Amino acid sequence: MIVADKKREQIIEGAIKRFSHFGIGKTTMNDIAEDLSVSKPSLYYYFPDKKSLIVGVIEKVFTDYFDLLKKKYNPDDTVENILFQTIEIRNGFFMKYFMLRISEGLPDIFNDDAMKKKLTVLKDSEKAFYADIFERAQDKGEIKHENMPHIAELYLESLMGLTNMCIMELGKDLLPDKKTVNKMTQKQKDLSSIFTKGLSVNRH
Amino acid sequence: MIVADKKREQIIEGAIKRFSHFGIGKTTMNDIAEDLSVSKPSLYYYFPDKKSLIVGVIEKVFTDYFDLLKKKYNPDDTVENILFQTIEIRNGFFMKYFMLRISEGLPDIFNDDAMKKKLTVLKDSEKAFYADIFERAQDKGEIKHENMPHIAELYLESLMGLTNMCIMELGKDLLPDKKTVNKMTQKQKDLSSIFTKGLSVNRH
DNA sequence: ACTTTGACTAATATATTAAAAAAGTCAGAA
DNA sequence: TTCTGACTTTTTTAATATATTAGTCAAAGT
Repeated sequence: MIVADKKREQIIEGAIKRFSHFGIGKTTMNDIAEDLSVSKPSLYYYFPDKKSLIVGVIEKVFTDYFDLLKKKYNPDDTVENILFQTIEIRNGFFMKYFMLRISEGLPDIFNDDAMKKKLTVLKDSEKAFYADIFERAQDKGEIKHENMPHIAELYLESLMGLTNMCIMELGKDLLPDKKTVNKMTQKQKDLSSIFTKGLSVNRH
Repeated sequence: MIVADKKREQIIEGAIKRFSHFGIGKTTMNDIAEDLSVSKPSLYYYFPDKKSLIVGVIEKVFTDYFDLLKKKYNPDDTVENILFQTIEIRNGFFMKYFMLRISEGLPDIFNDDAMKKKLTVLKDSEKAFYADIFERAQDKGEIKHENMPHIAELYLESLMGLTNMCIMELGKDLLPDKKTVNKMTQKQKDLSSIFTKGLSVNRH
């Protein structure tokens, strides 16, 4: 069992390497098998189909992302600094795994039930993480709002919206360079500063 | 001269009707000519090519948009209310002319120089409008920031980002329904409230 | 001169099919 | 239980024919 899980992990890691370099669409199951020096049916022994492997990859990347978020998370810091830190990590993963964008992968991958379900779960996890940040800040008396989960969702969607704006400015199928991401990061930080101040408790 | 301009306007309005109902890609020059009961070469007498006509259409829609913005703009109102009003108008046009999305039109329309130039000009106009709102609010002492044009741009991009997020949730080639737009509008208003509060001058 | 048109050509998109590549399977070996 | 060579099925890609649409032009109407 534990050996089988290890092999599964190895396959996922091999797939991540290919996916994040060439994209999902340009990676075949044969490519992955050859990289790992195993046969294709071996892959299919661990994953019933390519979609399942993709789901596994997405899951793994998000897990790494959340792990790093939690590791770097210092509740004693100010909300603003926590958000800054979080943005840096988020955009780090954004750049590193940009090629993973599922929209560029298999055509109807969004219609896949397992994928939709997984993405919903992961998105909700991220929302929950942000809600937690905001709620702790409220407990500390830094900010105040009746509906923090709602506000966390709004904040996260605004961040993601800014990310999309930056991708769109980049012409199609062009990788985001460091300069573009830095500009984007700055915008997200600026928004975060205004956002936290907008929720802040005025002392008087 | 003035007659020729009138004809030009008629063609543009005819094109808008077709474009906003069927989309740019599904509308042929013949369709437009037939609607207006003129021949195709007549169209080409007023517009050198389809792209020019599209540019004319985009220009006209934006002009209408800006006219309405300015008409409804009441400088004596609070920033927050001005932004609310502006969001309503913006999203009204967004819905009405959703089919006009150029990304769904001719394939390489973004590579067209005249189009890029026109879009840049129009985007800058909108930015300037928002910058004006924020700067007047600063003059009135409602809000404060060293670089208002920068903040206006950030605000506008955040709004547009939220719009994109809502489009993306809608599956491809699906029109945004009233409910979806209302939800989006609410998010934009929520953000606007927090945003203005984040820029507000604390009295003490 | 300014505007319009029918009849045309050139470019582009769509539909069709054939070939290639990739996904996925299976009987059996390690 | 895990793995593989050889296989079938499905999906992409490439090539080509067909149909639509963009765009032109010489000539006619105003």
